[in-house]
Amino acid sequence: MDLLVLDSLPKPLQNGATIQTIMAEQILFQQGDIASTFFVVESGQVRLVRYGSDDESAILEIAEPGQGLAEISLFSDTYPCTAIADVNSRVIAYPKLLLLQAFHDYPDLAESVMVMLVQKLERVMMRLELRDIRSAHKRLLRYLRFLAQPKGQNVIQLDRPLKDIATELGLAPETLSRALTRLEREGSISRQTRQIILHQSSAA
Amino acid sequence: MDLLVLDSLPKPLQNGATIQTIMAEQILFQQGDIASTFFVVESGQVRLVRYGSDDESAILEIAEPGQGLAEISLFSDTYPCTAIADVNSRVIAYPKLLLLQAFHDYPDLAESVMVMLVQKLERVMMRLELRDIRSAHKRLLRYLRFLAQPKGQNVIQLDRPLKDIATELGLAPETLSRALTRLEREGSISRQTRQIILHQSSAA
DNA sequence: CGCATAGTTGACTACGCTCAACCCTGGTGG
DNA sequence: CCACCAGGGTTGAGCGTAGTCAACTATGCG
Repeated sequence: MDLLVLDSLPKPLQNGATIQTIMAEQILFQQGDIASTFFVVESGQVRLVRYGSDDESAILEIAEPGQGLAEISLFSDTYPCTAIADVNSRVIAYPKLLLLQAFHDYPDLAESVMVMLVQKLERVMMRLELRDIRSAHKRLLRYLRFLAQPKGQNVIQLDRPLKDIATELGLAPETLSRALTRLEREGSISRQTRQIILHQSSAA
Repeated sequence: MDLLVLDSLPKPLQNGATIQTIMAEQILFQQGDIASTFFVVESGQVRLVRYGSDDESAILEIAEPGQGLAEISLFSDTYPCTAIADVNSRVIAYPKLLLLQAFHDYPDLAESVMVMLVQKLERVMMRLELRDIRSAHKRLLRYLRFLAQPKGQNVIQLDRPLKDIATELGLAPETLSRALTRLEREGSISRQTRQIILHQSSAA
């Protein structure tokens, strides 16, 4: 992406920003901590978890390379959630105050961050829109269309386990599996192993 | 809010920005239109609708005063959805290019917009988090806690019909009603007409 | 050659949706 | 002032569909 690449940063920020490596299951920051640093995933995968009052917990997001972590913390005193590495990962750490200051001096940087925010917003709204679709197979179909859209292609390569996709869609893995077979049976898609071909849209 | 108040805008933007009044059910912009203007709701209520390929439609959001409309359009060529007024409303219209330009010259403005984006992101992520809670009464309870949080109070005044809240929660009105009575029966809340008192948290 | 994990299939359960009737409030007009 | 009406809200009955638990298969890795 065009975002926050270390080399292209203004000097003062470059000096302040550091790269941290974190091991799988290691905690990067914890819900309630003072938010003095803003992180962007450089490689690996970090999950954000929120712990509720009564022992409940919710996975807010799985952040992949290029994604920021808890952007709310940019304008909030404390982190609203806990960040835990899923696998060994690397993150870029920006001192928050330095970053906010840099927005004033380097408008392009501010714009980069705005683009990042808007993209994340778009992604989250997509997920929210999907959740409004109750039936599993229709939800899945819409999701596949979303995936196909940017590429303009109707062949989709799934890079991650179906299990993960299921949780992103808010479905049980079994349900996702059945939804896939159903779409296949109805002729909306074909698939082999991890590749899905999207047929022309016809009402499900 | 501290956002984009007309009077406090830098001069060039003030000259370019205008206020538009729109009647109920009037369309402000349409999905696919060239996105040359960015709108912020000044008064009233505007809903954003996305139309899918097969006659399906989804309400993405109900924007209230202070909220921006389809911020994705800031960095996108076309609007990804249609904006329709729910009631007679007023919106502030910013020429997009002028606004983007102003970000470079007026860092505080850029920061205001970033705050707006982050707030919207927060709100959308809250809704998304809620959707991960399957059982209606637990979802409702979490929602009420969210509402109570900022005020620090545990008395909640519902300003809009339960029907609307139901759709925001992704529930049928009947289900919400039942969930309310259930929480009341279990002692988690008390309520009279449109006022809800949140009792101390105990696992549901 | 197993072992662990992902994926699939089956049977059962549970919970939210739908449809329908009913209550209750507020507003309007006779 | 009361009768009527409309809308939101509540309650009931039945259905559908996704979740859950379980067994089984397939795949990849040591």
